[in-house]
Amino acid sequence: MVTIKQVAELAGVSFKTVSRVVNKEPGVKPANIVKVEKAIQQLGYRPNKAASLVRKKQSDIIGFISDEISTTPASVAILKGAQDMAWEKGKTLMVFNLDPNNPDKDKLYEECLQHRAEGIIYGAMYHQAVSFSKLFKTLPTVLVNCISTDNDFPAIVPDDEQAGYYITKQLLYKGYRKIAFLNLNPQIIAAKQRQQGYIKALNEYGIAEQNRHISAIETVINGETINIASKVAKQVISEFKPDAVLCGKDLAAIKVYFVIERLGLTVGKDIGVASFDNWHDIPEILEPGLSTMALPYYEMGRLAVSRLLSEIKKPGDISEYKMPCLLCDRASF
Amino acid sequence: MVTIKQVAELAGVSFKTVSRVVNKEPGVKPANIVKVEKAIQQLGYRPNKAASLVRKKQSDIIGFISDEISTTPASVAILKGAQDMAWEKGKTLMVFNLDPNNPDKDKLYEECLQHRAEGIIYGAMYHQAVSFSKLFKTLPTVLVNCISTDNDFPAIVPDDEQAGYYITKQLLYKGYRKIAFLNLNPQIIAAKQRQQGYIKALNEYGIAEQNRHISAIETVINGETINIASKVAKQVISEFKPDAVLCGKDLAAIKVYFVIERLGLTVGKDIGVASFDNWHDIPEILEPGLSTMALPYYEMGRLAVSRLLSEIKKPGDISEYKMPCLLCDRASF
DNA sequence: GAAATTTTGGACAACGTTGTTATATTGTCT
DNA sequence: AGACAATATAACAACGTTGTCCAAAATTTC
Repeated sequence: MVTIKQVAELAGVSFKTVSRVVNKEPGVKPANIVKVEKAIQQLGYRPNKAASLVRKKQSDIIGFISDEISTTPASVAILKGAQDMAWEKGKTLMVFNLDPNNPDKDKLYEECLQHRAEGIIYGAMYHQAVSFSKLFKTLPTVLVNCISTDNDFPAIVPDDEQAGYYITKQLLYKGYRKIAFLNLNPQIIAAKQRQQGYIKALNEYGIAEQNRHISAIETVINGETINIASKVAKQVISEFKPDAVLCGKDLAAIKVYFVIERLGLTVGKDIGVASFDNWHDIPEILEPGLSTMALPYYEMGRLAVSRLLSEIKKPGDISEYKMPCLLCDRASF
Repeated sequence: MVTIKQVAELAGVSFKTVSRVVNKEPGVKPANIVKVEKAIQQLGYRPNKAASLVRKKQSDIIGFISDEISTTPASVAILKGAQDMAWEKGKTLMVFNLDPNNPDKDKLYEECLQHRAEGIIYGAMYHQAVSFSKLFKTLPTVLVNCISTDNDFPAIVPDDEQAGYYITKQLLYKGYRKIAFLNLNPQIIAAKQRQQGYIKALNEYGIAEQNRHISAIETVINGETINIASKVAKQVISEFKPDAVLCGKDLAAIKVYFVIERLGLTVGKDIGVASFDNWHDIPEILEPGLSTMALPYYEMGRLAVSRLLSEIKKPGDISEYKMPCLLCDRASF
């Protein structure tokens, strides 16, 4: 690769002058700037970031550690948001995925340290509590879509309670009075919080106990999550006879659509359907389009980076930021 | 950050000795190895990769440039495969996504050059032809899920013709004789090649012209792709009356399922359905499970890295590698 | 016990940058 | 024209590491 000295030689100046031109420092006369720029062009010179890091002790690198990025599109949006914001701030993201068979967070953290990352973003594929070794205290660190079991890191999570509350309120507002909630595995944070929001909204409208229903569409057997949405939906719809169904995720809503159709009913007319995720193309593919609470992953990713950067400047804020969710209103209720 | 010299001081040896221990070079007596390792532990020393790169002129970094990673889960699997293989080979992936509003490949390439990446992988979100500036000739480069318009780069793409051929053959083998192909936008490479495979299989079975049908489920208006799968499916199924439908993608198959159900028919019994993608959880969520040709994205990502590494060692192989696709057999035909 | 050989350690240069400081060049004002 | 400031350039050290080479120490051989 061509170095700064070769450029200097071709341009007929000292290599320090070239450095000044490259870094847009003042104090180089215009004629020399032109000469240097021509030489850079001609030789195809690019500054060596590693060398610059060694000297400046500033890497402009942010480490992004993710658990299982490929399993769900969620983390992809987080990553994209983080990458965009990083780019805007002149930083580069170095992305590492945990190996699901051998999830060693510390090993990836070490890698980031060796690259002299200035901070770390840890992203999870679903809203959960994660425990971290004390190694994670080495650099400023921000969690996205998860919280620390010890609550000792700044975190950015979706406001699942608000989401549950808001969409239930919307259903009630539109006149539905018997809303069944087919929730995710009740162990996970998102499920618990959404349920609270659901209940809060029902309480505000004074919905009677016999017009409420919550059941889980997932059960955990031997650590594996089993999806039983179809069976549960069939049963709940025919027995509880709701006028609307609130699903824990869009992928389950697909099943609910099928169940409703097979019962000879029409979604959005005979029975309302609502959901959480806004999972890629799914809500738009369904007919009628699925109204669903969008989880603001992209924005969370962006916020993670900007928050990390302020954490680097001025550490100490370990609060949990709850990102509000937005309703994507279509025609299913 | 703690440096090699601080470690040396604490261990009571010269800093070169520490370097030898860190790099597992021979010629350090066991007692000193222990002393050095203890000092490293105690101070939390990590070698500075940037400094090492400056000296060794080897970055162990591979640049990964992707167009629009977030739009489709496809590229995520490619990325994951690439990352896994890179990790196995002791390399680090530096990931960059094109900004869809301002897709400047060269700018990202420059970034990789500045980090002294040893090679570049360019991944596309769907099988297509892409044109590259001559800047891309700077480093060894491998394309994934796309080819160069000038055919001047090694590329790894799915074997869409084989996929179309294989799944059609399977349908025929199971007794279907009137297979409608609801293909993607016929402009794109995948659609063209799958169609060739479809036709080749039908020819082998001597299927008559009136028992063949191809139509597009996508149309392009002003550069925007419009999905018209539902309308087309309804029309084709009621008029052409196929005994099986081959869909261009799983997301369209969902629509086809609904159309079939609404006509009072049952998928897998009255009419077979097959598709392409094996798009995340979709095929399993459908009932019956959707039999679909899996696009081997993860494997393509892995191969991209290993091929790039051999390209770095011995350049010159610009052939196009067609990755065979596998049928994920479920119950829809 | 001395010489020859092997093992181990350390001094120094180098990698491609940037920061600091001294020097050379230019311009301005008396 | 000369003094002085301002500006532009150059020389050199430093960043944290690895490669080279030679010296010192330890070990083996005679």
